[in-house]
Amino acid sequence: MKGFSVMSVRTRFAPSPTGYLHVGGLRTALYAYLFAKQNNGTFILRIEDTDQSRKVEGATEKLIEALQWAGVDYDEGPGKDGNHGPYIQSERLAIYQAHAVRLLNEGNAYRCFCTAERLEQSRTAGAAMYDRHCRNIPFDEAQKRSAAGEPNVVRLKIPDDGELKFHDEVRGDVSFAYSTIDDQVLLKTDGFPTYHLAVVVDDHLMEISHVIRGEEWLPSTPKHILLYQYFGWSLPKFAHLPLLLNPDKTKLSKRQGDVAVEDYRAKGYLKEALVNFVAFLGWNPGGERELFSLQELTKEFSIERVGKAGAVFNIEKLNWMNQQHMKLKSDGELLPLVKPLFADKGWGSFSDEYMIHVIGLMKERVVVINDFAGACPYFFEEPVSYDEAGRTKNWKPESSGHLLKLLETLKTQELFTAPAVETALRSTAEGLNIGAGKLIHPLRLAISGVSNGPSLFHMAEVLGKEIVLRRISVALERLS
RNA sequence: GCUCCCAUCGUCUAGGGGUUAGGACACGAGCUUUUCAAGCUUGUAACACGGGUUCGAUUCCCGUUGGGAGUACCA
Repeated sequence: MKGFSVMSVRTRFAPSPTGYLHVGGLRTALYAYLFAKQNNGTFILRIEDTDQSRKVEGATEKLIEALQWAGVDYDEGPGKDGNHGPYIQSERLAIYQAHAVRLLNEGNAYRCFCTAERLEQSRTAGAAMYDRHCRNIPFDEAQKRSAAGEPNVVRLKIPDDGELKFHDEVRGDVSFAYSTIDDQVLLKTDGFPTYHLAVVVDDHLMEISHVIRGEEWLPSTPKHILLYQYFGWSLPKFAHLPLLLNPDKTKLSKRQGDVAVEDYRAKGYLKEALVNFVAFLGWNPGGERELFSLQELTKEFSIERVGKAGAVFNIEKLNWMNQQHMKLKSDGELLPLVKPLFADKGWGSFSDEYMIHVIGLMKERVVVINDFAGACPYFFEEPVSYDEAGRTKNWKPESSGHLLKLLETLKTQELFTAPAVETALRSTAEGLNIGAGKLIHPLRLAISGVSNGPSLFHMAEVLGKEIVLRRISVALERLS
């Protein structure tokens, strides 16, 4: 056996490859990552693909990609060997089988020959647990039947009475009576292990020091601990995280909204925001600050401050947080994220500099990255129509005359910066003896086609003199 | 059903034997403003209930209720 270096922290994220990364999974992975990183430890990714019937093509790759997108990088795992591999359970079958045999030989497990039908029957008859029908088959007989090819599973022998107590890092002391624990299947007929065998064997072999996982695993933890005891292995620390919840308080699931981190990414959420948000579901550093980078979270995180109650995944707050993180980024940093969106709209030929200006004017007005594309087409295309409501409200009979006058003034304007346009407009308004608003609103409508948006004068500067003048003329024709 | 877990504003949460129970999102009002946002100020809003323990419980204990998870040859 390998020397167990008790001091070094090794955590893992052990998802089953279902095809996408669940946001709850992201949170679990994140906590395990943060905890490892802040302790100079190692964060491991292990793929739990022991259910052949649920195989999904390309799922592992998608999982890894989503994790890496979020910045939760693993130190050991598929493609990153750390001398504890392989990190994909379907490649470790022989290991589990050997351990199952050891359990069998030492009398801590037994072969069960019950058919699925029989099990089904006893269940419909009301049995909550396996009736231990095969538990007393003599070892030799069982071996013989198995060797003869009779299909069987290996089941864990749960002690007849007593209870199992353990300490959970977030929940404190928890105990279960053995009488309420099932003789869990450890090795299936197909030779694959169940989660319960695989997780214990791997966590031990991979020298995991802290098992950080969702609360749904709390009820099966006693089985795992029993396994550690049967094998004579020392226990890792357990930390069961509160669940992420739907608005109706049930376990967060598809069907009640987006659940895959890929979905949020595709919708234009920043990874910084998603990570920050998800980190605060079930944990917080205690102060009043809420905006943290991954690095800052690494510094602040602590298992002691993880809460016990489930947390509703609240999109409204995520939206706000996304906006905040967007404001934290420079316009140039946002460019690579926004540019493809603009390109999709057919605006790819505009310069980076131009796009950066647009981003600067728009970023406080959008919630997610994807909003950029729809929020301000007028920076890239001529307005084809004019917002009806804005038109009735702001385009009065006298507006044409006013705008015409403004057009004349702007034509003579050499410097077309925001302040220059503003002074030109205000002095025109003064000359006309009207309030600036009488010019501002029609001008906005004329050059953008809509009645809301960024600072009019900055918008004019970014669009440039030529386009502004042309749009005024066109609008004059169309709106008069 | 059984087992386990949980319980502060609608939501995320801070706090903790004596507090005006704090912050954030959302919502309302106001300010700012050329609009929309953003920002600022401000308002509404919570300790599930019942027993203890205590001089004093929202806080500690017990119970009730409520919610959740687990209960597969799935993870």
